[in-house]
Amino acid sequence: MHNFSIATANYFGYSKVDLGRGERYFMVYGSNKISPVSSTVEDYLKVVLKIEDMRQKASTSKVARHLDVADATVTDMLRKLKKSGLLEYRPYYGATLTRQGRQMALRILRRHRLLELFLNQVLGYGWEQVHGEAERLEHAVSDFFVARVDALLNFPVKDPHGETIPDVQGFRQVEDDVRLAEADLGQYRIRKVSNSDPEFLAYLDRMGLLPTIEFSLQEKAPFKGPLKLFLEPKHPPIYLGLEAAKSIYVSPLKDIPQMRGLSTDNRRSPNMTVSGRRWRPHEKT
Amino acid sequence: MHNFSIATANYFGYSKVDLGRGERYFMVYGSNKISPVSSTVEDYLKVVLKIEDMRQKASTSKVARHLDVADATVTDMLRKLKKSGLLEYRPYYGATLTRQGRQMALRILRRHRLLELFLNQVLGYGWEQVHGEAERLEHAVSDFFVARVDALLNFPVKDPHGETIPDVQGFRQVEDDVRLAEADLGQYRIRKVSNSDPEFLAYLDRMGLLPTIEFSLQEKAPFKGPLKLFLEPKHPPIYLGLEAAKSIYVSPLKDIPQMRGLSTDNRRSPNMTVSGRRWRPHEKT
DNA sequence: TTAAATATTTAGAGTTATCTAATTAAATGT
DNA sequence: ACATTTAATTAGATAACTCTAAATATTTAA
Repeated sequence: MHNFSIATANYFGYSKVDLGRGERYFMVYGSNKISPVSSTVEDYLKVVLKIEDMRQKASTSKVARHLDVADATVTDMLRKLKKSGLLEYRPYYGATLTRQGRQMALRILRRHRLLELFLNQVLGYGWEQVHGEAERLEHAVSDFFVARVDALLNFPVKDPHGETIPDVQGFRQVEDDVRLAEADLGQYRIRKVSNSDPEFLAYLDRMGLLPTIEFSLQEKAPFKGPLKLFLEPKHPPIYLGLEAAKSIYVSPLKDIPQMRGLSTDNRRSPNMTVSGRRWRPHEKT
Repeated sequence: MHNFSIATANYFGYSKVDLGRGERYFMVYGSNKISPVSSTVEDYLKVVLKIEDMRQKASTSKVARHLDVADATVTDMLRKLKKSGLLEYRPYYGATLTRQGRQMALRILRRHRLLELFLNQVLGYGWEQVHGEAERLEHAVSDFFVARVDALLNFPVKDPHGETIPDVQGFRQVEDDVRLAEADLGQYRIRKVSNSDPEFLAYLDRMGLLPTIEFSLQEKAPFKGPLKLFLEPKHPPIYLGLEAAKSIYVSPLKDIPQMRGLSTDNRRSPNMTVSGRRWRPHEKT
């Protein structure tokens, strides 16, 4: 039915960095430094990566919409980034990340996700709260900080939304995209939720729909109707709108060999599952 | 000999905020927001506070030196900050913080010191490493983050250098300034080290001269010569240059009643003393 | 108390990132 | 295949923060 593969890919094609400017970057910036580019540039690169990950064309207007800036602003910036060698750009035809651009984008993505997990696990943030804070911290934190957080969290592979954390080299686990909205009836585990709207995430949290949770999809109402899910065998079902189900990615439970725990473990600490609570201090939020 | 007093002061004179712009600030910005002013402005306010704390006049050039910018830049900025009501400023006569300006400066100071302690205690930073990182994070972190860190650290009162952490209202413990350089012979405890140069701090660390450490000052060589200190009764002495001794603030051991542990405890967790190690992950730095 | 030294401000510019409005290119539908 | 719609770019500005060099005010010392 669905074809599952676990692969490793790095998006810039090299694990050694040997590319003009890129090299300078890795030479000059020690682990206690931050970034050779402005946080604005980092945001642009991140957005282009995100769009490319969705297998879409990074057009001026799409980038503008993601960043909530005017199209004209993006045109300028794309031209500038092209000049810096961070992306290819042909007027009217959109942009593509170069190896260096992708490398930088992945560095930010790694920071972002590691920080999200850190906020969730160490500071007790709810999974709907982590995005906004990480969005600012990812630009401010040093490589040293990131390395420390990585170690403190025991070198995790997934963030609180179930998204893969790229490694220091920019490699990341590639998993098949199976949206709940398009899944056949059957048993599934929630693998990730790709939506950073706090309201939406809080809603899913109330429903108990979090990464690693298993459920059974019993019915799909016709005409874009809701899905009927069972989380617990004898409990009442949950009805979920199709729109919501588009943000939820799942993996089937039965059909698939266990893959040595890759989907449930967050690397070395199985009890520190996504959204698990590690937060101590006894005070209300 | 030296007159010791522990007092509580708040620098803006009010604990309730009711001042034009200031109010807007507290109304508009929730705990998950950051600052109503740019990080540049925050830096200027912080420097003026620092200079005022040293009981000096915040002149254009002094501010410029602290921030490593041109004098002309400071002139502009001071005029701007005056217009925003954050400080008083008379051309050629320097600046003074207003209540609102001081409030904002204290907010940053609190963040800075809380973050330093956090980096030291939770992420295992050395006390010479914390300053630089905190310098960036203090502008990026939300009030919510700060509150969480505060709770995680059990509402501490001192940072890793022994500096007092202002509370949320901007109040802070005021302690007498007794520099080791000017102290008479006798028994002392190191209370704080006011110097953010990593090299210098690393040097003190190697010598074992950290806040809360007790020692005996046995000799002061004439003509600005070194001080002779004993950390442990029967161990070899340590010789410390006068310059270094100017950055070290101490409190005498015998003459003073114990003050209910204020100098050794860091609020509620006596075992979490300054520079104590809480860092777990077993990997080299 | 006036000249020299020092500190501060003014003038004129540059950089980065953003905007709106106007123009031009590309895509689309009949 | 052309006219219309949609997308992207150019033009012209603005705001925040910074600089150097020149002018001016203040302080200090003879």
